[in-house]
Amino acid sequence: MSGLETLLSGPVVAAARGLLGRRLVSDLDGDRVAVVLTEVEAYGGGDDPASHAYRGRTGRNRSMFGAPGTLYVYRSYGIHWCANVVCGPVGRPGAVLLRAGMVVAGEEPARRRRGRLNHLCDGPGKLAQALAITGTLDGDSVIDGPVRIEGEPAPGTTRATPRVGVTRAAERRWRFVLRLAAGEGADNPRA
DNA sequence: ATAGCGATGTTCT
DNA sequence: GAACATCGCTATA
Repeated sequence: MSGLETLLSGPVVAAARGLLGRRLVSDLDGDRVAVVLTEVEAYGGGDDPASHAYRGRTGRNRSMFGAPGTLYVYRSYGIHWCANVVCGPVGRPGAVLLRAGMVVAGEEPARRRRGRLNHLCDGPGKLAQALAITGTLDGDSVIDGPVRIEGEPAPGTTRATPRVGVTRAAERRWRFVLRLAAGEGADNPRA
């Protein structure tokens, strides 16, 4: 088992921190777009009132109950797609929402998909759109699927804050933002 | 820079 | 019928 798989099999909060700074690579529709993850949020299972899995399995959240490394893609506010990586021991639901990143490859196709030149990945819906992640990828693996996590984390400092747009369990500081040690990060004002 | 608002699928009350 | 792990447009400063 690889280091990444070990990380994703661990507790979801630790997995979230460990995913920061890693490359998320999308090979879809003949284009490659890659980002370094700069903002993530952890969501648990029956112990986390803010989680989609809090009340058990539904049609939407079923992939949250799958193996670590599974993509959980859901529609947000009926409009946008949001991408998560399932984390935690098998059989225990949990996932890390990929909220923002810095584009490090494929800026051209990312801009085309977003229909603008900046703000390509500074939000979960924007990140999914830039990487062409939609509901058809729900249930795929980030270990060997068309959307993958690759390499080791880029160095930086992490800070923890409350999760965004969450009212229940609002005291949990399960959002993690990375300030890269080097590089611009011009497209990620939140970092 | 910040505030208000409309769009709308899935889940919950 | 209402809430929600959001975004981009418009208006105002």
